[in-house]
Amino acid sequence: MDEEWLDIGEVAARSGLAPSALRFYEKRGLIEALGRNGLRRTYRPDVLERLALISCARGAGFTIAEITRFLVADPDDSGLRDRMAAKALELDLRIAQLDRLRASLRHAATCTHEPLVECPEFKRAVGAVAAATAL
Amino acid sequence: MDEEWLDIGEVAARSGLAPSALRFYEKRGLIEALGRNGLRRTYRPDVLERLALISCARGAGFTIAEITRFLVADPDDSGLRDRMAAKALELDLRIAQLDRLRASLRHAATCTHEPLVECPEFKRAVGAVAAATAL
DNA sequence: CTGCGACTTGAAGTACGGTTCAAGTCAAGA
DNA sequence: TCTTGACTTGAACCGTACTTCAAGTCGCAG
Repeated sequence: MDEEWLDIGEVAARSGLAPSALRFYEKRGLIEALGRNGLRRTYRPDVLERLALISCARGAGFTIAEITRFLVADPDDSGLRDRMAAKALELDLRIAQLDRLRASLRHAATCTHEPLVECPEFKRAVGAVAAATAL
Repeated sequence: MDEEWLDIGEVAARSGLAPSALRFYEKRGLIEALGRNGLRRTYRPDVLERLALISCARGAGFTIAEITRFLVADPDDSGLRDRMAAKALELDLRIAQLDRLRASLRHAATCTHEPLVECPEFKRAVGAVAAATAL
């Protein structure tokens, strides 16, 4: 143990991803294998960090293609930081939107209007979310 | 004009949704037509409110099936508010996660590490997001 | 009354992000 | 040595959310 590589099964177990997902990511250029142990892919241990980054970005709504663009960027890709800054701005909007939606849900969860969809406060809140979405 | 119903084309134009999307929503039980004008569906004007609600929920990551469950609930469905409160809690987690991700992106956009993925601060931030995701 | 154009239908297609399948291969343990 | 079990492959399939297609139908302007 304590080898300088991890078997795909090991990576799958530690990352919580299925081997099929790892192969899928490889096909998409998100990760690459170090080599093979027989037929089995082996990975450098730091692939786990990369997978954490990928999962985190996926969870935030980035597509595989977007993540690939971030990860395979040339070190001298001056556009990378710009794209990240742009993504941060997108997140600002998204977070604000979710905040409003959460407020609507919280009101809905406690208000006593029947039916809920007729609650004026709820309708107002939904209207605010919708108006912001349209922009 | 000023009729008590809207043609599907009118609804599509005002809601920003394609007629095909409206038919799709109808099939899924999200909306229903008032009647027909010839072959064409007609809707009550308040369908626009409902569509705003749907778009807003979709934007927040709710699936069609989830939205249906909220919209077709019996007025006396005591579980509705509970589900909404649960969704609000889900949103809490999601928002917190996006906040962390945004912080990572903001750091990334301004830090000068090359390559970025090796930046210790960035790695730390990604690790924090990943740790939170795992929960 | 005729033609245009926007709708109608069900079925098939698209994009995304994978999973599942059948058949085969390999390393390691008994 | 032989079996076992986890991997290998490409291809097919899945669910979500729609769009597009072909063929048909209708209201309305001219």
